[in-house]
Amino acid sequence: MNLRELSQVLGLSQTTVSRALNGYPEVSEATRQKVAAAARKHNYRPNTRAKGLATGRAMAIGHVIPVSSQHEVVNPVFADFIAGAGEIYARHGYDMMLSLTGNREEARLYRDLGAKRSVDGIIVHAPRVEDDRLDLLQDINLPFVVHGRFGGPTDGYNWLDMNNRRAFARATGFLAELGHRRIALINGLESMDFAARRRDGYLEALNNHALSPDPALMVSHEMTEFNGYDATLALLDLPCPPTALLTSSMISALGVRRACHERGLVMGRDISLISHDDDLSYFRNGGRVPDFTSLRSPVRDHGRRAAEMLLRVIDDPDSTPITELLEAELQIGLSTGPAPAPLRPARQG
Amino acid sequence: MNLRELSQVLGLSQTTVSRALNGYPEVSEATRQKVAAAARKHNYRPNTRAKGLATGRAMAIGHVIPVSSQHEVVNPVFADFIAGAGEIYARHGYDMMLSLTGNREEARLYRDLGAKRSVDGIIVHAPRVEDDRLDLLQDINLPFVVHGRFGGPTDGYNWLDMNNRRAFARATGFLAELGHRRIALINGLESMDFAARRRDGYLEALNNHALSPDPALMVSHEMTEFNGYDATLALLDLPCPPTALLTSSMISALGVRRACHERGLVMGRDISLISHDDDLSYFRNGGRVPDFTSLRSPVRDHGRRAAEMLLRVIDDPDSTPITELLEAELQIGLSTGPAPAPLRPARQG
DNA sequence: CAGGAAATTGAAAGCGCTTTGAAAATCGGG
DNA sequence: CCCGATTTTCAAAGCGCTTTCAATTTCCTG
Repeated sequence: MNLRELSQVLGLSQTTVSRALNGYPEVSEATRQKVAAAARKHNYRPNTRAKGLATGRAMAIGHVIPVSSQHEVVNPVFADFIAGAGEIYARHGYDMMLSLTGNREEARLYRDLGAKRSVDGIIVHAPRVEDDRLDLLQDINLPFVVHGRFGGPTDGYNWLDMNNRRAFARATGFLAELGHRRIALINGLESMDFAARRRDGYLEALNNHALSPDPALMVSHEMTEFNGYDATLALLDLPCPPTALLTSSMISALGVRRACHERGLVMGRDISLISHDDDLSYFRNGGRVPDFTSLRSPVRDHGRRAAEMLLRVIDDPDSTPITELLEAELQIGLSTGPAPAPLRPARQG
Repeated sequence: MNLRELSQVLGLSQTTVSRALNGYPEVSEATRQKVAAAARKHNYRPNTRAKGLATGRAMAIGHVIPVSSQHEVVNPVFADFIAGAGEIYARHGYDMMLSLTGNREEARLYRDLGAKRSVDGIIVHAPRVEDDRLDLLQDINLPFVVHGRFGGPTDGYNWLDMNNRRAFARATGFLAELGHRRIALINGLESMDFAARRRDGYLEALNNHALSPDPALMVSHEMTEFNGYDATLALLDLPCPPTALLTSSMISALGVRRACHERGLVMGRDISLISHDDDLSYFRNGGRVPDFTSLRSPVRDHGRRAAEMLLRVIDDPDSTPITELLEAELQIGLSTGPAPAPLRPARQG
């Protein structure tokens, strides 16, 4: 059933039917009712493509998800981010289009999106420290919002990010104040911007507490359970092992915990751990009292906010760039405690 | 740059340019070259909506992902499934459209997809035992492929599933043959078809080994690490605890392992575990020798196959239903061993 | 070199919708 | 009851592409 057929059924012109359905004021209430009833009865929905062609709007948002070519890995945070964004799109009648791409064809994909006009805007995921996408994006003529930030200047485009630097400085400082002097960082891939900022925050806090960074305590990997486990074992095998760990994801934190248990260490007593926590639906952090002390920053909420931001930008393309910096919440759980005795934290100061 | 402009630049008709770009034979090689060069130079891509309107094809596939309204949970297997499907779509020039929906608006969403014609076919996720979607899907006129099967008759529609029943029968049998008599099942939500079939396979194998099922050993939950942990602790607290466990997901298996460690049980010696393993990129099962004995069935591969199947159906809509039943591979790892002595397995038979 | 066949190009209609500009119907006031 | 103002409706153009059918050009053969 298309518009022509529907209007024939009603004995009205396409114009009137279209207007009635789209809420234009110049159609009488009586006919509007009739039209609405007929549309419902015949299960009429305007053809997306035709509508898009006529209005110049696709009513769709593109998400470009880089698939790390190294390990062909799909980050589970996308699932939650997209769930959040999807809520907003649904509410505003937008569809969500997903493109997965390796680094190779990335440029072509963005140009395609720009030229094919199948979406009204895009959300850019997983910005890297060195990333040539910014120029590209500014070149193709499509509104976009970045989840995170690119390395380099952070103005001139729309982004939504959490304050990775401050969060990790905060957590590191918290551990230092508990008397820990050897604090390890189990980070994500530091070619990713978020991981680089976390490292910077970590280093900044070490510096503020007069602790000198030790490269042996800083590792950077894809954030899997397995990597968290491996990294922790290696760290514990060090001649002078850390007494506290900082990890970039709940998933690696699971591996950290496993390694610690395996070595007979009790978390919060023998060793302390703070994890970043994206609040993924499949990895809730304990119940009332969280298992892990964590930096909480629900990625699903990021999805919602980024989507709202993009829709705003689409409605007003010439607005000055919007940015939103979210603070993570330091949530004290069971996995942190004062540095164990051998370090004699009481002696200091 | 659109087709009209491009053809004006070239001094050719739109017809010829369109034909040249789409590889029709009735255009001379010379002009084809010229057209291709100009298109490249001006970065021309046909407008998706216009092309779709003219051809009647959206060149897009819809994925409808139910969001479990109970806990607002997005299953991480979707990420990998979609990565697999996305590969195939990209290769064939299709886009991927995602819709997330709670059970409430499900029916309306499918009807929308059918009527709006914004996709050429859909992949249906997470079929339930009781599921009214089959009628709905047959009603709206769109090709579809189900990942999994609905409860009830399994013919008359296209699906791709793993042999859940046989896999779990196999694993249960394997444990029974190791002498285990108290085998617990930590299943996913048994309102889901896959989980119901797994339970059936488990029961079938128990029966074949003359073991009577014990409701206290069968639990059914959302498959999170936390639930796996909780369930295992509860099972171990039973007056007569299980000596072997079967779990429906690597993620819950992580929780199972944690609970076991916490109770000082060594996996493969004091207690055995077989996990289903979707081979998710963030939860690889150990290295050369897998940590867990597991039923391996890579969901990313399912995604690829389901996508290929759907494209085939779209090309030939009147074909008889295609179905594909994949067998999981039982992969022996370190988490299984003979039942511990107290049960005296040697006595039997 | 004529003439028909084959190869190549083009004009125009159509896909299903929105929207402009014009026409028809209705209304209110003298 | 008539006329201008206001509502309400409609015909037709246009969005950017494909495709049918017709026109033109090129080629080959006798």
